Amino acid sequence: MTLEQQLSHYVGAAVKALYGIEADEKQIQLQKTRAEFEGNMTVVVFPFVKAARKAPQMVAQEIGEWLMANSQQLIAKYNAVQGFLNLSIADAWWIAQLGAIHADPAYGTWPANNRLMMVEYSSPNTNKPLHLGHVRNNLLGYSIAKIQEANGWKVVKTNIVNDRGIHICKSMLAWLKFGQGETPESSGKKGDHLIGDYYVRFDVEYKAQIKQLMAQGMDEDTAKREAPLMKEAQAMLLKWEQGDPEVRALWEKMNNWVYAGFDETYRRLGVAFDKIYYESNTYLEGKKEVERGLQEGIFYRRADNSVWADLTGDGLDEKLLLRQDGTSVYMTQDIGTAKLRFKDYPIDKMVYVVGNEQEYHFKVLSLLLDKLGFPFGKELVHFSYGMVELPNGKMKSREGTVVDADDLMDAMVRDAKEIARDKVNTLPDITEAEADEIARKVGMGALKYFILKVDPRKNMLFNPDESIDFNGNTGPFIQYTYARIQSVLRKAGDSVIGSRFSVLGSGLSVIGLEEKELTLIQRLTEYPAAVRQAGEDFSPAQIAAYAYNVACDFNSFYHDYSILNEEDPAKRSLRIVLSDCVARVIGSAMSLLGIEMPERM
RNA sequence: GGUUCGGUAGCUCAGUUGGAUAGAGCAACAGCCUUCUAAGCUGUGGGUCGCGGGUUCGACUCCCGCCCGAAUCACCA
Repeated sequence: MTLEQQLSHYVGAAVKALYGIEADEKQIQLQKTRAEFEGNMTVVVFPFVKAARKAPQMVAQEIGEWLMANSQQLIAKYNAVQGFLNLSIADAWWIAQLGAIHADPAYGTWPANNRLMMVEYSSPNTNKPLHLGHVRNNLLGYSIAKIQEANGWKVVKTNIVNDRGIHICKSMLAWLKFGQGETPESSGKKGDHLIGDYYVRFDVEYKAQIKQLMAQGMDEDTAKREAPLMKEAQAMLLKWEQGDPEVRALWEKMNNWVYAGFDETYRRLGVAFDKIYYESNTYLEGKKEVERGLQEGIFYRRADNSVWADLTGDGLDEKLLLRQDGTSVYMTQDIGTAKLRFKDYPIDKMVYVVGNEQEYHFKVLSLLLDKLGFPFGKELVHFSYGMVELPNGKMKSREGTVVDADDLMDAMVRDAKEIARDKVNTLPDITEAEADEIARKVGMGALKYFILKVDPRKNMLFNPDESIDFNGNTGPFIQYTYARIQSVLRKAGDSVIGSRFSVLGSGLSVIGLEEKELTLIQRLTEYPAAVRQAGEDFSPAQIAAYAYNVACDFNSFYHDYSILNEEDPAKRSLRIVLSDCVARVIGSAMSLLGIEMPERM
């Protein structure tokens, strides 16, 4: 039973005994005591003052007295300030909690709920490399998967690769025309960057053609349509759909270059997938579903042969599902992908990690799946996150105002190495390889924490001119706290094992806790609830905030008290155990964010 | 114009279902390493919580109106 549940029970009994109130859960308001007051937990007594017909201060006093007499020593002290009853929980209770935490190797994770959640994230186009926007998506998706696993879900991480369409043809065409057979090997470029360069090249050449046509007196819209490059790209797309062997072979070759590049970026980001879907495989399935819907009268065909869904009854518009020429659109593909997924897995909950610019799309998708008879349709979750903005606005691939994912990671690790130079070199027996590994973990930790600490729903700002911090509320600050603890534990050696029994097995009540020890233990007891709340809210930011608070509490404790040099062996042991638990909770929380911990730094 | 989401310190961000004097970090300034890692700790200054009403013991939080910003309302994805 949690502390809140126990206290809630006692407070309920108190107001019943004192005032004859049958208090429900809403009325019994418990909160953590604010730092400026003495105590650990606070009861807000305002809800009872009316029925008690006494001043808030008096009510708080009376409940406090009653709890002292009837709480089986759980509550050691109390003080009443206006309508707030501050309770001090007995040291023995906290020490018992610490013992339980220390004994639980899976502390903070919840038991399996035997339900399966599929989390889709990343979802790249294969015509350009990943940028900072994708980085936010990948980090959020991966972290959410980890958080839901910690909440007892079986999670399947999935990726839908948009590997077909006109945008891919543009890169292919530009490469054919201007590439002169360039390959990742011949140029030394990563495959995704190589393809991205040709996507940009297409746009440059295309714009030049438009300009030329307009100079000849053509209006802009016509020029855009009639430019030879665009016509060629469309012809190529048609050939692709018809299965033309040459186009298909080129397509496969170039996509494989991109995949090799993506794999490297994913590996460096530390994200992974259990199952990858490709739109080239799912769009036909989507067309089949639309045809079925058409036959069953769920959708309708217009005179021009295009197929539509009428969602006006649901407060939305009419939505195109198949073009006049029978080709599919984004929505069609998503229907097909959903169908295949539910064929492949017994999914209880489907989560799409996709930017908030697509909220309308997922509203529509949810309705369409529901109309097509998929039971999961109505309950799909669009985990909608905000954009990453630069000081001068949104990132735009074609305008070159993007922060490239690979470049950014390089810069972060380089900065970490630079900052650590004087520091890490002083570590005993440090090797160049270990120093590099520390720089990698710290640089990536700074980047990941920087992104994940922000509420996912909000747009966030990234200023390329200001390097991401390594001090303060950052990933490295938390990693540093962890590394410090590991250093202490290494020096403590085997005494950790022995001490566990000497402190926690006997004489629980003889040790009085110092204030900052208690604060830390209380913080640790909040971890499971933090994991649960973060799961319910789909919020890695809450985990980040929790980990930061633990680290702050520990650093303050570490500064004020000695651990290994403490003379009282019981206290020394308790502090070692406490430090060990802090490190484990920090490590666990940060792993939910996909952030690795260095053993030294 | 309709819908959705935002607006909190100079900057970047927190702020559980309404609770005590609204918090961190960065930046600025002032201290703390003969003691377990100073990527740390302590302190100072910095606020009309966009504006105006309302609900009540109590509002950054809930309701209404307005202002500002973003996204979206495609035979793009």
